[in-house]
Amino acid sequence: MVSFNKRVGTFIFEKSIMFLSIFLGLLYEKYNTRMNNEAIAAIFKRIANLLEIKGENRFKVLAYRRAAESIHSISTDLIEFDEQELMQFPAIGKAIAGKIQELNRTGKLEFLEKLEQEIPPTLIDLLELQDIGHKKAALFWKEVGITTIEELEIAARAGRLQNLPGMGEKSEGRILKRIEEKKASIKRFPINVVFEIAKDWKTRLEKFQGVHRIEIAGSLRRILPTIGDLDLVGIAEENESVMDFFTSQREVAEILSSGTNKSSIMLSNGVRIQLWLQSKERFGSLLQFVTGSKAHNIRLREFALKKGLSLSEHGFVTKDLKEILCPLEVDVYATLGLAFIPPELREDKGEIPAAERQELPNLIERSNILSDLHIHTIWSDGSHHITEMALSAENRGLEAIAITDHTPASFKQCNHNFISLDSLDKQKMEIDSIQKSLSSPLTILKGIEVEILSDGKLDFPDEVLSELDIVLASIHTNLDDSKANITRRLINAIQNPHVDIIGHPSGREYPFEGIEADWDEVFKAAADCDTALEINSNPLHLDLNEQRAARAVELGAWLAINSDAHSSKDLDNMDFGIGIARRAWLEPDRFINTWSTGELISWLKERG
DNA sequence: GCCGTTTTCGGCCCGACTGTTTTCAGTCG
Repeated sequence: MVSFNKRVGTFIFEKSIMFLSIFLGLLYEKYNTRMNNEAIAAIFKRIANLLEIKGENRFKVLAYRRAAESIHSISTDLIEFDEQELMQFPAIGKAIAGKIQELNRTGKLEFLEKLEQEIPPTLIDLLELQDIGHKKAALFWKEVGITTIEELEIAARAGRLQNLPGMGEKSEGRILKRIEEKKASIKRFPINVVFEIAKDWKTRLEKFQGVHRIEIAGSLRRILPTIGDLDLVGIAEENESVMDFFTSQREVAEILSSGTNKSSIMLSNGVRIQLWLQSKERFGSLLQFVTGSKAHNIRLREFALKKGLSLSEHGFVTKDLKEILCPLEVDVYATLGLAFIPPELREDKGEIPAAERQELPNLIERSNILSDLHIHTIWSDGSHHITEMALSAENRGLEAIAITDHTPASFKQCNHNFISLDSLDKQKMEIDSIQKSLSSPLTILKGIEVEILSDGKLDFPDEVLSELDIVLASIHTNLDDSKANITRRLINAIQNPHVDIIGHPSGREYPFEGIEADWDEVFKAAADCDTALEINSNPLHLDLNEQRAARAVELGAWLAINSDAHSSKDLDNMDFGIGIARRAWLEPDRFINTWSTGELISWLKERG
């Protein structure tokens, strides 16, 4: 009997493996018919890491890294371009263009395959540990034969690392600590999580005696969708006491470093905070430096060198060693003859040459936004009544809002509450009554967030949609549909004359990065049909992302930035969406919710 | 390997902090 059970068990195991293989094969076919830009960028990043461990010329490493970053920010599929066209993109020269073409042609790269035979690719994982760079990784591999994090842990526990050159007991202990942290930690956090922590620490530090100023810098100031570290910069009378206060707060799990100018802590929830202090007359340089990005700072310093100036977080130094101090951030750019570059643009994507030509875009701002066209209430899964949402919108200076609750189909997969077809008339009556009772000129539009079904049809019939002021159509269900089907579903919705906006088009919900579609086709259809596409400001969505938003506008589509608020506080999420639009270099004129209510309503009516 | 207001070769950002050293290399931002 035991033997029979064992045989049955083995049989089931073997069959499971067989089906798993078939499944993985199908997955591969479904998603890997050709290389997307993200995959190509990852390959060049991988090459950079391997070359660095190998000890290759650091500028060659930098070239691959810059190419990876450049490719990451390109929204059009690279497969569309020939070698000459590829070389027009920044950081892509003849060699890398050739490699991109080989990847597109064969799905493989001989150069990488050879490199991976020389250097164990699992060494790259070691670089993800804080405090381990390429030199240490190479040392552990060459001297101890370590190729994985697991082997590193075993060696550290056995004390086999502390006698290596440059290593000691402390470094060995630190490595074990970093391995433990990696096992437990989430590396990046959604922007809103870090934003709340930042506000709290800013207030706390500003109240401390002798602190004159604390500002949020780093990737949070540049409005990246996810944040690794929180950077704070400040001015204080006496740095040491502030740093002591900073590193001795009760949530501090570990002091990563502590100095008079810079300290770094890890909170018990895994968030790392760095505090930088500087004198008042040098504060502008520090704020500029800590805001980053790294790539922007390197470019800016190279630009400064060409003008005979060495730039650091302390200010400028001329060739004859005279200092130029910058109390304000704007002074840094002005000294170089540049227009002030808003933080969201500082990614080394051409912002420095544009600032030199005084041709930076006139970026969209909060004050341009007059309406919020995606709001939920207790009629579906929101937590506040229509009245509460209307009053909160009024307090924020909005001129119009759209109430857009979920339809039943989204409930099936997402467990949302929903508004039924029968309830829709009751909701309309409630809106009419609230509208009459409002003392301000706020307009409440009757809307819906209608689900785009698997076959591309909508969850409510056309005659129902035609009687609403505004219709937002979104995908929440069957997100694992094929790329071709997703594209078809989105375009079907776009072409429906009653649909005004496509909500969070890619279905991104952190950490899920969203569905694949033929975005150029989707954007062209949206432009043809005058259907707007949303930049959803919910910090877990932030969808469209910056690359796609920029591409959609390039292809002529209208956009709308909406909060997707499920509570009155969520209306403030709008700032995150505006940040994404600014990161995409977008100006107010392509956003339908910068229009006056009158203009908006006539646009909606014209569309039917 | 890329790039050009020093343009087809020679240069490619700069400083704080740590842990190891005994003046500095490695890592990070």
